[in-house]
Amino acid sequence: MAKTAFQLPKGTRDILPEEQPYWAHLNAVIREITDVYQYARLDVPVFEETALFQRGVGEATDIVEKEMYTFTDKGQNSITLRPEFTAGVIRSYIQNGMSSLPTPVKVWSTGPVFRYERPQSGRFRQFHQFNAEAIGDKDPVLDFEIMDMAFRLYQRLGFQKLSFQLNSIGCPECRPVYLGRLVDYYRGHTAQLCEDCKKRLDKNPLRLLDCKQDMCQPVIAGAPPIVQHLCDECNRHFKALCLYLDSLNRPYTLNHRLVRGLDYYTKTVFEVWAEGIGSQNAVCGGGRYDGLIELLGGQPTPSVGFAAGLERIVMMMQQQQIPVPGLPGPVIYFACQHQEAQKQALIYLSGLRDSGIAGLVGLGGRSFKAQFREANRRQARYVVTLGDTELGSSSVLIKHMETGDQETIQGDQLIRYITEHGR
RNA sequence: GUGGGUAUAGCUCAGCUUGGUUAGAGCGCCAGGUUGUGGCCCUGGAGGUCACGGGUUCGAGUCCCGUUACUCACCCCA
Repeated sequence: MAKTAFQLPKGTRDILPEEQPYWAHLNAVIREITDVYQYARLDVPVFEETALFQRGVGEATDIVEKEMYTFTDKGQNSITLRPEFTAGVIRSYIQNGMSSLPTPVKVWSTGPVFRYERPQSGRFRQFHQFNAEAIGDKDPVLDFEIMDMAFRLYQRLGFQKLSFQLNSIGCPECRPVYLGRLVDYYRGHTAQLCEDCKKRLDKNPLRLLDCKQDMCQPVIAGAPPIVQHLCDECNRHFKALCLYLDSLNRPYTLNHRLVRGLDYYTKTVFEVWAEGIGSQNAVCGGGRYDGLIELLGGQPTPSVGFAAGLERIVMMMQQQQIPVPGLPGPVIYFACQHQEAQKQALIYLSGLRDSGIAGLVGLGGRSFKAQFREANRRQARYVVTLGDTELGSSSVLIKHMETGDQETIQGDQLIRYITEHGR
């Protein structure tokens, strides 16, 4: 029989104990932020019927065209692992009649999402997102709030070198008019375009603007900015959002090339870019999607939201050396001479654990020296030595590892001793 | 899907150019350095089909070919 060591699937990763403090801190900050902004947690399934994502994310997107984990289950249903949160959240909003809740409905989610891509630095096939949506109103105050929540998240984590990129891509009223002008402009420059852009011209002209090929840059530079072609409503909306951002001194960069990859966006789109975590620098993306809920079978309902990539945030935390609370070591470690001592240690430990005090017992066959070494490496605050001497007098010899002081006390005074001398 | 890079101990890597007896280091792990005690230091031990499969050669971790995996990047995104 061949010895095959199992390897984790491509694009997945283990989050090892040593990395967990970053995640614990990040999740604590997320909870704090969502609480402050009054967003309620909503958990949706990791998989949904395939058609939800096909329609909700958009047939023409890379996600739907080539990145979905889709399979047929035993009931012959086409199932897809969620490639993002929004479609599932909106499905839940409609299915659970949340339109009858006070408007707007503000919910957040977190968990793994899945995209079949070639992994690289900062990109995985299974990764985690923090997602928030404000559903039910078109007020630009909500656009601001969503961006502000992202801003505060990163600020609270202590990040430097972030930039907020902002654009408006209009609505079904004004975007077609703009796209007409954009296409007209591009028709005059087809000779200077890359192959992809020649296709985009017919298929998805908005994407012409975020092409990164060198040869296309001069053409993009001369293209008409969409923000100058917004309808009155979109223009007022965008101006109001900028006003709020300016008033609160939230830094942002207007980027008329930012168009985003998902089909459902209207008006506001934004991303947050980081430095120093590889070439995949988007740590957060979001915007408004006023047409999505109707598209998925609900009443016409405006909505705005964002998603942040947690792996990329953790990478930034490590790269920028953001301090995070570590895992606490045991308060007490019992170094035992023999099995009889171990038995007594288990009795003491049970009482300590009842009081919420963390402790460990040294395992058999090891010398006191070895047990002290382990206690030290595990950063135990106290070590109790249990041998014949202590067992004979119902006492314990307790040592404070930091100072090196040790004294003998009665066993039934352990909890009191620890309480008085600190954990 | 398309490119580049890398594969030797649990981890980080030497060794390859100039093939040659039992394949190394640091860290980590385990155990010791007499009488029941950590951190520093010293000693010892466990742990490797040198990614896999072919080829050249008297002889391959080392040279050649192929495969696979990992990784970075492109497209696109978190």
